[in-house]
Amino acid sequence: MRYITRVNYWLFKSEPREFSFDDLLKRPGKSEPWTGIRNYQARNFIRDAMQVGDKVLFYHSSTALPAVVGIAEIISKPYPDPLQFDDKSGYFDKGSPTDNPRWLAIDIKAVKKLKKEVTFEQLKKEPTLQTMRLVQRGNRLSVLPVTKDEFQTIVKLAGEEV
DNA sequence: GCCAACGTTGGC
DNA sequence: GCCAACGTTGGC
Repeated sequence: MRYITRVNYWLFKSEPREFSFDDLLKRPGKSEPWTGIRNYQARNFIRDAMQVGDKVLFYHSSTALPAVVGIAEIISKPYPDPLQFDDKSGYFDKGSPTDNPRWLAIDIKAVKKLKKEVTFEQLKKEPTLQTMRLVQRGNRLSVLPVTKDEFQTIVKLAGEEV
């Protein structure tokens, strides 16, 4: 049987005061369940496209200098986000049926911290990144698809080997 | 803290 | 199913 893998590329936003890339590096196995996604478009990306081995740009938002700061990788298949059933969680969703959960999570693992952060400002200035969803108007999704070219451009801007 | 963008909610 | 009100996101 032939085994075809197609790596996808993503950008995950996180507010560093809540959870930073350094926090991820400190986790056992440098991994963390990515829970709390409560947007249907983002949920659909997880459900329909994310797979083990996909690469993730880890982005710090709502901070003095928003920037891509690290690379991570998806290490699990999608699974029901447990927080939707936890009535003590801020992510509790009483409307989510247990037999057909509304919200999904995946696990990510840190691959490496970038030598240099790539700031939002840099991304906006980079001609080849003008079509990137992140730099376009009014984008509020916390999980975004990125093309392979965009991913590699950003890695280069960070002073890393591609 | 401001405010534009935009998703969600709920009355009708 | 329309649409105003409301809430959230996130750069600035």
